[in-house]
Amino acid sequence: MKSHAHPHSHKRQEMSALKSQLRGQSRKITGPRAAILEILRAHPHPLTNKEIFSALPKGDCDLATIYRSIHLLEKMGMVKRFDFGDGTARFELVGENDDGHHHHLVCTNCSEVVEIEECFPEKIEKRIAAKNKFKAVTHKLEFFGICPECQR
Amino acid sequence: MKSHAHPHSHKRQEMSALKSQLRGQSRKITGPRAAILEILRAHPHPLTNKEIFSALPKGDCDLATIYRSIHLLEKMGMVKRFDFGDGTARFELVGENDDGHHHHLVCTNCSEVVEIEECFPEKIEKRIAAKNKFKAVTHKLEFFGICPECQR
DNA sequence: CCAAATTCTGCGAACGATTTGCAATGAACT
DNA sequence: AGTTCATTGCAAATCGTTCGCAGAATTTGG
Repeated sequence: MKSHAHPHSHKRQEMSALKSQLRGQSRKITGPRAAILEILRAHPHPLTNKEIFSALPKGDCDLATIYRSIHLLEKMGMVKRFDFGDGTARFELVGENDDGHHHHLVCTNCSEVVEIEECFPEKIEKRIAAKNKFKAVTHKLEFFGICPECQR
Repeated sequence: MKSHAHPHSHKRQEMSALKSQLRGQSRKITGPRAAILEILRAHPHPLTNKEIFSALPKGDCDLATIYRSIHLLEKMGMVKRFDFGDGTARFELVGENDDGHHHHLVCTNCSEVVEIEECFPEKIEKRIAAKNKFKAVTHKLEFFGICPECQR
């Protein structure tokens, strides 16, 4: 994953990555943008915009700004969008040397989320792409079930 | 609304399935419900509620009724919901001896949809469930790419 | 360090999808 | 046919998300 040389290096890396990427697009480094990254870093789980909003110091930033910032960060590849099928988008911070592609196992009862390492076999995906003559094929995959807690 | 008779038609099967399932729940067989099944049968593709609505003879049925009927049919297992990540639910008729579980390959450019036979390996899914002590694990899986037409 | 040039933000309105309250309508059973 | 209870139509309400715009903030050039 990331370097663990310094305790606070994650934040530092994200910040500099943010800065350099923003600079390259004549975008500005603002409080809200940094704050959102901060929240995402502190919560290694997919968060909704509203959750980010309420995690932020109260009057710090408008909900609309979060939507806009998240879009920007997503476009810059620093944040990845996930869809658990409940009509609300969730976002996770993408690691420095990571494309953010992974999946989750979600409890349909209490919404607990576990990150999953397994992925759809690349071999089969390639076969699907070839068979249908599609290019640039990716996938979205999420698992749902009942978590240990909710089984009792 | 109803029309020609086909000796071994799916339509008939769906209708009787609808009737028996509805009866068991003191639900009623109504025009809208039959009509929606009709539309779904005629279009072997995931349809949005709005698409079903416009496929229906103009004043035949309210959009809200479609939402309600689709919910019912989904709960009865006769219709399956799919999510292509564009914020609009799509629905497909489930075959008589079929649980409706399958996946799609969607063109991110023109929205063409191809049905996919491949599924996430059951073995791995079971392993994921066991490892995390989850029960009743399923998955949602959709593929996205650029279709042959849109590659030119 | 200042001022101009642009990008951002807050706020409220607008939107699209979906849901809901309620009175009127329509199936099903006797 | 009449009663009962589910269902429908219609409009209004919700929810997540986007947009327009004027003012605020950041970056750049001097």
